[in-house]
Amino acid sequence: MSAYPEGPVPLLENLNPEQRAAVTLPHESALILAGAGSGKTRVLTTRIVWLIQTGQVSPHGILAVTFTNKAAKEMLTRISAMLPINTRGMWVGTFHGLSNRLLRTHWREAGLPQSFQILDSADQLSAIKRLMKSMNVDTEKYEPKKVQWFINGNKEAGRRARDAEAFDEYSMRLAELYEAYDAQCQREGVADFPELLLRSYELLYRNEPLRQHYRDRFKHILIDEFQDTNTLQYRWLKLFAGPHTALFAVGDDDQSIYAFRGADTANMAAFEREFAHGNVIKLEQNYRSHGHILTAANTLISQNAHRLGKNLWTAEGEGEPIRIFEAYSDQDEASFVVDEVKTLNREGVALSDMALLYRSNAQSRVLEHALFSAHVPYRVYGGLRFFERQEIKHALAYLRLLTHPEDDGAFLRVVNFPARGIGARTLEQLADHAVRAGGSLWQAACTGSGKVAGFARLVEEMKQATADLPLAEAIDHVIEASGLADYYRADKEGADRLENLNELVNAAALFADESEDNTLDAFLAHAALEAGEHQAGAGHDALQLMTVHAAKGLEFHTVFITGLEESLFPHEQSAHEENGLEEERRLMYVAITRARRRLYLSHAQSRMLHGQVRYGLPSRFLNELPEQVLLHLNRRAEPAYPSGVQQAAGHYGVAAPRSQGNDTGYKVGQSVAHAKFGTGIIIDFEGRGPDARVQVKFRDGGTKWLALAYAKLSPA
DNA sequence: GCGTGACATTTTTTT
DNA sequence: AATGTCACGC
Repeated sequence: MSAYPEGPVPLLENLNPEQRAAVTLPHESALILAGAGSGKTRVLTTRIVWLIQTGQVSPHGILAVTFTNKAAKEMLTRISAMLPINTRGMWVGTFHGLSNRLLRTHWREAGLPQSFQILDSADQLSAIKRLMKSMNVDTEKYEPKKVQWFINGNKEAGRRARDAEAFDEYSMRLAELYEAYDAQCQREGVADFPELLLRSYELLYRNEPLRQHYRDRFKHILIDEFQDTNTLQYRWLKLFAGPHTALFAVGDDDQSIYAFRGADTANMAAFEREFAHGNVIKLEQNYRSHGHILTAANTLISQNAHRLGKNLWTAEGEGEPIRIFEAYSDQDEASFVVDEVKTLNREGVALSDMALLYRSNAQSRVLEHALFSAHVPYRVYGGLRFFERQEIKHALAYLRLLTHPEDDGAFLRVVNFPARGIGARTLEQLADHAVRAGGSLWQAACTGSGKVAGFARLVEEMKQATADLPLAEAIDHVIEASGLADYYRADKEGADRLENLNELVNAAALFADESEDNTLDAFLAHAALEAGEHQAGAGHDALQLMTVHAAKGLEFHTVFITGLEESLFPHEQSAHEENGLEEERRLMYVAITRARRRLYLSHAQSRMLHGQVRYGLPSRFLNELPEQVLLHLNRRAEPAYPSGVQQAAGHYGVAAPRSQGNDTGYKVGQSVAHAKFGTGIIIDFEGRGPDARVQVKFRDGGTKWLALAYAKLSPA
């Protein structure tokens, strides 16, 4: 490493004291509690650059871990912008990407075939279904999804089948399935996502020389979004960390929103205890949002009991108040958003600098419809990713067969697609043959005759024909020769799919160009690990639509958080989960802190959900915000129904039309207050005159029938 | 073997 | 409302 400048390094000039302290920490482990908008990524990348620039470590000695490919890419881009040297020796990537890298290098020691394939979640689920079928397991009693959940949950906790907690008949059966599933994967030479981590963990755990090698190599390990680590990931990190490794963990416990898939904030406390030893730096200055927005976020999150504690502040002014809008219905809410977006856009806020957030994907439909009719360009994030599309998966399955014909999953996916007259019956027989011969379906097909053998010949031919072709051309050939292209050409709705297949060829060309390893295997791993940015739309100025989860890490001038109703946000499911409500509150915190300048919170009195009208109370989170930073855009007195039509509701507020009217002055959907039970919403009505009773769903969750003649209700 | 219609199901998501 | 899964009949 060349000489480095003495004295003040320009690199550090624009950092605040805490950021600078974090960046220039000596060679020891530390925990950085970085609040939303406090410059977390900047600190992380600047530290890497600083370490290298000051000659403390070579790129070779750095391991930086993120959760998403996007974050990894961003980090690399920023580093190379600051540092004119090549970053090749550095290990920067996702947990899964790095595990994959390790396993590809040491496949033999890890007990994997050199060309092992990666199963994504959907592949994994179908592998489980296939296994359960072959074992004659009742899928009513053991839902494949649950089995998958059990397997992954255990893997993510670092437990193999024999270590899985099994105490009753049911869980013991699950553990058996887990064991059989792992055996099947091993037989077929495939690894699911958690397997990548567990396998590389076990590899280093058992292989002392290898462990020593990596421990000596990595002087600095830096981890982004540490609050999202699960048990296995934390253990994985510990294995890489030798006595001379400094761990630099950056995270925000208040933004932990992935507990539902195993993330454990307890890792932060454990890390502080085991590594940081009190070496904790809090980044609390927020550079993103104006004061009122931060006040709202702080007040909200302070109502969580389980926190490490942190309070964001800003040097900016208070800014605008937070706008609250109560809509009659989801459609009303949507048209409100459309109007505001249009106005703001006219005033100069770029559409792409505005985000429309919701708790669950199903909510986007109404919003999209309204935006579409109003000709407001928008872009929806999430949904199906490129490499998850069926045509792409089909093409990839053919490609897998070329390098790894033992992959029964790939075989089954395309053996009869496009249709070749190979049905369930034939395949059952083939599976029988395979089991008896102790081989794969492919082997059985090769020794067989008829249509199945024809398929085997087809694959063989493709293999021959593509052997000497560059990656992209090989893929192009397979798409044609397999009959996929013809199939979609014949399908009148296949145009998009054809285009995607074309895109796949382009992606392969790009991959071959950029990557050092341009083999088909490498490309397949890439496809599984990086599901790919949902296509295009970039460059166009469009309103951003996404779930709150998807918004994490992003920021916008204006943010709309919609559907703030009880049971939607917080989601009703969260009530059944331990600490579920706190996670929902963190989710709300994340949503609020996305906004730089302007924040809208809206809720609707009625909403179409699962094809039925539901009535919801305003979210409790709205009540948890300090009134002085709020601006109520409206307080509507009359709820929205077609007049004269009564709506009855079930347990939760599902409406069914009823013909009778009433003369009491109360209506279904109306908010009312009760002296003892508090406020609630009328969800059903029966009887007339002195017998009239209403069913009220109260804020605390209870539902009661009340006789209007006795109960002292008042409109609220 | 394949296409059709009845039926259930419905959070959040990355890898 | 919309989507996927499954059983049934041709």
